[in-house]
Amino acid sequence: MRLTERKVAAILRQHSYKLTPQRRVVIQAIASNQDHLTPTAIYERVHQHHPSIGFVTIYRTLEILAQLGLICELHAGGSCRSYTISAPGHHHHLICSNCSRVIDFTGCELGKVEQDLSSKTGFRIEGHLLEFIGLCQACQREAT
Amino acid sequence: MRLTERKVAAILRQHSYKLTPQRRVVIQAIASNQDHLTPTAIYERVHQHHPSIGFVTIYRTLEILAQLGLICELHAGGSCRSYTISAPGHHHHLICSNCSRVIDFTGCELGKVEQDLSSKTGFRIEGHLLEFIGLCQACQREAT
DNA sequence: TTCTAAATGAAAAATATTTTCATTTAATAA
DNA sequence: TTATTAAATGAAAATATTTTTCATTTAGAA
Repeated sequence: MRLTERKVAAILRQHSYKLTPQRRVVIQAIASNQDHLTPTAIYERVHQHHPSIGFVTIYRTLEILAQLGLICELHAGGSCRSYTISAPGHHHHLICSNCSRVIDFTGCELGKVEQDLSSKTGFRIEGHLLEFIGLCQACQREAT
Repeated sequence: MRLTERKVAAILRQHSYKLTPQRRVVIQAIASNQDHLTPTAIYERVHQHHPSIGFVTIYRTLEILAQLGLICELHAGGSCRSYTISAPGHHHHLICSNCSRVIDFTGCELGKVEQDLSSKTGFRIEGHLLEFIGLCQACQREAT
């Protein structure tokens, strides 16, 4: 279950960040769709209805949201810096390579792989990055 | 088993790319160590001994090597565009978050997860991105 | 050794990101 | 409500990254 705008706003406030109209708008842009968006794409969306908002504010807001885990940074979808709204708990993403739609999923089943890796290499493993990429149903049809 | 400089050079030639001294040097920079390197880091290394080599050549060479699957692009290690020498077959990477050392591994065991995902979402899955990040033994000791 | 398509380097252009700083404002406290 | 203040904003400049362009050079085939 993805985080709602309301929830993101509440968490921002809990961490004593101010809830400015600009931040609301950025959060809304990200939370109100299923896609992943680059900073530039977010800027463009937001700018249409709020022309006074600056690029710097986008970047600053993204940094805060990412740091609090309220948005996730994706890598497999072409751009290396592309964001989607987060969800509670450990989860990963399935991304449509055509339309950028993002589906969350849980249950990555990597515990055993991680243990094996750790014992074989001596690494203390801190985390992992997992994304699946593919074509969603709509885009499969479209591709004929 | 990682690709050797010799092997990378041979594959380049097989695809009728010219084996220029500049390309050799870039390949060597990447193949001769265990780390992942950004284009800038590669440029700096290469530039020390070959000051005439240009940034553009680095980028162009990286693009070719990546396209042929001779180098892998990593994401979890901080930079979003960082390369390490490839290995034959399906494999993934374990990265030290402190020293950038990269360990390859096989057996990601994601077939079942992929099938589940595919049947639940209707996606035609094209691939996945998997990286583990952690601290290697040397860096664990160093961190006391 | 010659030839030619491919590759190179330098410079400029385009794009992306961060820093700086004067001004504005959200949210607390009075 | 209003005053206060630390935090946030926007604009501009600085920096970093990546791509394009083009005249010159060169690897490798003939």
